Amino acid sequence: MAKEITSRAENYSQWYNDIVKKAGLADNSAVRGCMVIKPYGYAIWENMKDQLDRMFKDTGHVNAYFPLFIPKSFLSKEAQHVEGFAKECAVVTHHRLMNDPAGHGVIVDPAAKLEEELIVRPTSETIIWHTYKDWIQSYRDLPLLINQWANVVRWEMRTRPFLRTAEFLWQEGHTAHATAAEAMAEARLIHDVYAEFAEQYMAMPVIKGYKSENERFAGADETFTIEALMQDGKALQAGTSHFLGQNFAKAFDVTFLNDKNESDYVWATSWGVSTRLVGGLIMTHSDDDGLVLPPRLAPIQVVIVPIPKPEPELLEKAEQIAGLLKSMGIRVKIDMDETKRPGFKFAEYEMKGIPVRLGLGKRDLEQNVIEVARRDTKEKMSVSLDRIDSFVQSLLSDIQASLLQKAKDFRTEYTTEVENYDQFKEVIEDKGGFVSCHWDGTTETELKIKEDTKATLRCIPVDAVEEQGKCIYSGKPSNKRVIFAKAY
RNA sequence: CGGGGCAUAGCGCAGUCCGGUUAGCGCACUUGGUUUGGGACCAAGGGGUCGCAGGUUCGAAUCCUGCUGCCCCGACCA
Repeated sequence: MAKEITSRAENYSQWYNDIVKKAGLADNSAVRGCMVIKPYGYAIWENMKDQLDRMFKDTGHVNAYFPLFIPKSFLSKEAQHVEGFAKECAVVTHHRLMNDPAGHGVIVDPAAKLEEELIVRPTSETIIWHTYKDWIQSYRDLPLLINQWANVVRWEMRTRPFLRTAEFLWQEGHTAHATAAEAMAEARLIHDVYAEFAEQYMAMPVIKGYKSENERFAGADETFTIEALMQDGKALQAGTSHFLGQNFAKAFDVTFLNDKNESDYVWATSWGVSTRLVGGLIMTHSDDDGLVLPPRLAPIQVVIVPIPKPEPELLEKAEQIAGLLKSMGIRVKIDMDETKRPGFKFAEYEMKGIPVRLGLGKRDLEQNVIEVARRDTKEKMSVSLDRIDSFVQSLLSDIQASLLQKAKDFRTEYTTEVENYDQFKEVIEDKGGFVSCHWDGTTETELKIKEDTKATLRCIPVDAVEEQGKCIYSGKPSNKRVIFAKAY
């Protein structure tokens, strides 16, 4: 089969594309900029989705579903918002096709033009706030804590599987609150949920921060972000949570009566993570042999390969081991395919990033042992069958922890504090990674740096320590460090 | 939207410069057999409007014109 993948050193983006394709995560589709998410890739997303959904519900949220289409007029009600998304919207103009009179298949029926064009949602704030107006009258209706799992479309010029596609899957939470403080607390709560998910489930360390005015979501007063660092030294915005103030409430006239019978506009948040997380997962852990998955999100955590081939005796043993592991909640697959040899299977499962492989060999079995191979380190161990269940269970949590630690170490190594602009440019250019430095707080400086170096202001860390310093660009005083990087 | 490349079997490619039998190779696929502790081997098969539309020619995958799609690199973005 010879499914070799390009090495990271040779061509990082080709390496990424090879993994997506050869691990069976996604295919290019017939539609430009859109991908087909294949079952294995979708299974990873489902695991992410299931966990996030639990976390949202544990924090009091419920799911609902709003329409794919948004009347064009809605989008223009919030000035910042429309400005942010106008350039990348798909628009529905007609509702019918007809046979081409010239005989070339079908054409759009010119008589079926819509009176008001519909926008395919790039995000749902507008349609949701239009709806919330009817749902909210009193402070007793608040808070409204709703999430939806949906697809959205942003007509991107350049796309990459999972990282940036024209259509993507995500969740978007939209909440309404009686006070600014409560809405802000909600935005921060979700920010915490995202960070916990990234670290504890994806084993992807993130910097929690807030965005500069320039990088803020279109229509938000504050945007919280989790920023991850990929192996090529580029930053990935992995999730955002926005405090929307009263902007959408004012745009859509959503008011409520408080307990003093006074009318006020509602305070809002919105927050989302998308299938982009799958891209982040790939680029955080994988190596030149293929995908590496953290056990908590791996669709298959353990694969059992009979050696040299499936035989009744081996299968019986495999079923027995699989039964033990499954009873502990471990996701196990037994590979009974007789047409492929063990070596082929080993390579294949390494490509697919399955955390633990059990090589159930005839000769090993005679000695009551089994070969255990871990994907992340490639280490192989011979383990007694008597304690295989507990061994595998603790190995899975070791792998999960080890992946996180390794990613943290990488981030530490590629986070550089700089004190002046020359150092800044040198690090951005040669080393990459996060650059921690002083900034004068102005959009002007931020844009100049971006223009000069292609590095963007990723975030102002929430836990930044107070420290007097000078802006690397303007020399003006600054009281905390911020994070710059080249980003996806 | 700029710059570069590519389009031939499911995938990867050769053939195109210099037109000429029946369009070929590797992988994959089907069947049979032999194998089997790190990507097995042998044999026999199936699979193609050579991206699309015109044109030149006795004859076009090959030459000419136009179109379309995709990939890579840049500017915009989760």
